[in-house]
Amino acid sequence: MKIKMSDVAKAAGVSLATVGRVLHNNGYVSEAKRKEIEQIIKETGYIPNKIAQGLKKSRSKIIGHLTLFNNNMQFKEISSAINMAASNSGYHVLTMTSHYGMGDEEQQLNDLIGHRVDGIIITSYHSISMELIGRLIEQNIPVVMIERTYEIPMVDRIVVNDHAISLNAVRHIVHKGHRRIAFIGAALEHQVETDRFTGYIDALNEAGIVPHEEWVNVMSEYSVEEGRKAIGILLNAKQPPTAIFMTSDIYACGVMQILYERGLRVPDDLSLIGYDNTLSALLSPPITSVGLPFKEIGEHALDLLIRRMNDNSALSRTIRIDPFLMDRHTVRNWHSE
Amino acid sequence: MKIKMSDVAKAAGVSLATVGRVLHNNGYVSEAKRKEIEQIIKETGYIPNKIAQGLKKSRSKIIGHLTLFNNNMQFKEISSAINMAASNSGYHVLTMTSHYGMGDEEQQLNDLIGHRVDGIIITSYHSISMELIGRLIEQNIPVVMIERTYEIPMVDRIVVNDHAISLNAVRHIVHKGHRRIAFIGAALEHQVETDRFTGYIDALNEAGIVPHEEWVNVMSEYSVEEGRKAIGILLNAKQPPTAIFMTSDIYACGVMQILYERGLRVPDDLSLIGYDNTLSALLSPPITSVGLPFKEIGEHALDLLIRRMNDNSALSRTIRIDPFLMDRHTVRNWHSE
DNA sequence: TGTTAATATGTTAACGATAACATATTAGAG
DNA sequence: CTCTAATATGTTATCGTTAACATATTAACA
Repeated sequence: MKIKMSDVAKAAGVSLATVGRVLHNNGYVSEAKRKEIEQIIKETGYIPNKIAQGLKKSRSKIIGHLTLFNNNMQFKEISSAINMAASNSGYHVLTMTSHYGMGDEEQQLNDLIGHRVDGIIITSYHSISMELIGRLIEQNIPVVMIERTYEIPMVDRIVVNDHAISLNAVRHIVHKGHRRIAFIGAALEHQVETDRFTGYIDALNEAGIVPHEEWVNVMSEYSVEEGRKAIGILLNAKQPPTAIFMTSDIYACGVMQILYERGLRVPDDLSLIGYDNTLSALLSPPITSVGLPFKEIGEHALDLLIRRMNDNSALSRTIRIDPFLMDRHTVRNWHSE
Repeated sequence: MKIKMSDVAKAAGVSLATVGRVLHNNGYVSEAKRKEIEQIIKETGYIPNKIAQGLKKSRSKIIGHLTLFNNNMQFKEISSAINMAASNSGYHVLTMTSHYGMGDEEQQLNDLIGHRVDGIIITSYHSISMELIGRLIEQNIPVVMIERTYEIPMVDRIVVNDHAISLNAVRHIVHKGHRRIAFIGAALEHQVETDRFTGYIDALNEAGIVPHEEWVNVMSEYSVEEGRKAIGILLNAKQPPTAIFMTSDIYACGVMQILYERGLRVPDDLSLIGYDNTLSALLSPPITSVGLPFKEIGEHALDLLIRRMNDNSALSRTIRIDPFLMDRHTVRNWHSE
């Protein structure tokens, strides 16, 4: 039912090799036969079987992407950027979404190995053991990690400068005169979160502000609900903050709901900065948020992967990505009383 | 570098067939050898090569999903539901995202055929020609279409009852006493949109309301910007509406921004119902929206696909999905003056 | 103690494409 | 008009796994 090379060869009265030469545009083929074979390929709609090619050439033209399931849109954006970049390079992506703390990553990596993916991109994984990564390296599978700060031999990485932009974002708040600045983040034991948090802390220190414990809210997950919970706590604090820096736009959604319910306005009553710049543009008002160049991240990830496929050197490359502050003026000037 | 069956066989001092019997748990194998082989498989971390299996068995264990790139979160949710369902059935998904009107679907389907996917799920496609679908059928590739209302032989489908729920949603508005009810939708020539629109029209007719042309806004795409544009037009109408029914939550985001800017409240000054129930819960206030059972849709799609793999009958099955109204009380009672 | 049935294991031809290695045929140089 | 090189085409082993088809050994029953 499905046309194969031998069908084309038979129809053209030539051997497999000649069809192959036409297909790959190499070797000698007479103009007449080339034309005829091309014609037959078109008529029959022959499409090369990538599975057979994969077996012969040990290249599946599929890459794996291991990512995290949660409400932080950042992960979905990165995923779609990778898909985009891959298809521009003739690859396709098998995306595996694992759930934090469920330990399903091992099975998913095994599935990817089973499918003999040509490489694996791992977004934001803390909980993948070195042993697991080691297994990939042993099998000569190129690995690129996104948002992994420490170096692993033979593993390339894309490091997002979360610390620097967080520092700048909070500095931005400080420069507007705020002194009571809160933080809302997630309790992932992950570099993404720790860098954002230390950026916040460093900006406060720099300004001679002693970080107040009741301003720091580390929530159990990314969700609107947790955002609501956090702002509830903050508004009831002895010293309520005048500005909040959040590590995900999803928190901002919850925060703004409570503000809305209480009739408080942004930034008049409270200044806000979100993170990932995905939902922030949808809110009323749209809020200032840290933007990540997703497209660039996806392209670099793919580029690193392909480079490593061709040259599996011991040194590991690092691409540093600088986020930007998408200013939507939701940090007001604050004149300290 | 990568362990294969023959390595396991050699290590165990047996033939390929015996290893195969252990792997597939069939045929006779002595208890001692079985134990030994299992041990070796574990030690060496042997993972069967799905590419070779695929070639031999003509089953790749990969399914394709063709979907649409836009801001309507509905498509992303369906996509992730399909991924979920697939992985529960031992399949993996190659997702192809095409851009409306770009005509890239043909290439993407060809890519999926090239990878010899075991089936294809097509979400929300108007612009795929019957000829293209026919090519898939000819090649014996099971196809399931989501949100395709007309029947195609050998193609199963999942039909979301957009018309009925839209009718109900607008009835809900009518029952609250509203007479001036606006519509915001997208100009996709697609069933999803036409059903939602006719549901709106039918509810108005039913209530003896003559649909006012200036209440109907058909926008060029799903976006916040188009939502803002639409509400701008509606607020300036001679007869501004008292309620709006929108075919996507993304429009609600834009609408609410303008309301916020003008100091108008929901539902006090304007009643709203969104669609897809993705962003509606994030807004301030969270708004009533038509909810789709994404998980169910994904599971049914996969179920249909797998059934057709096993029994390629001529009749095409149809699963009807009923959306629900997620009431968040953003339609107020309206007492006509 | 044969004879059959059950148990245990091995051999090999596919699956579809590729590419290394033939083998022709023709053309141009000397 | 040879002879080599360029041109044109064909044959076949291989990738890793499967499963149909051997073949061997043991057990059980008459």
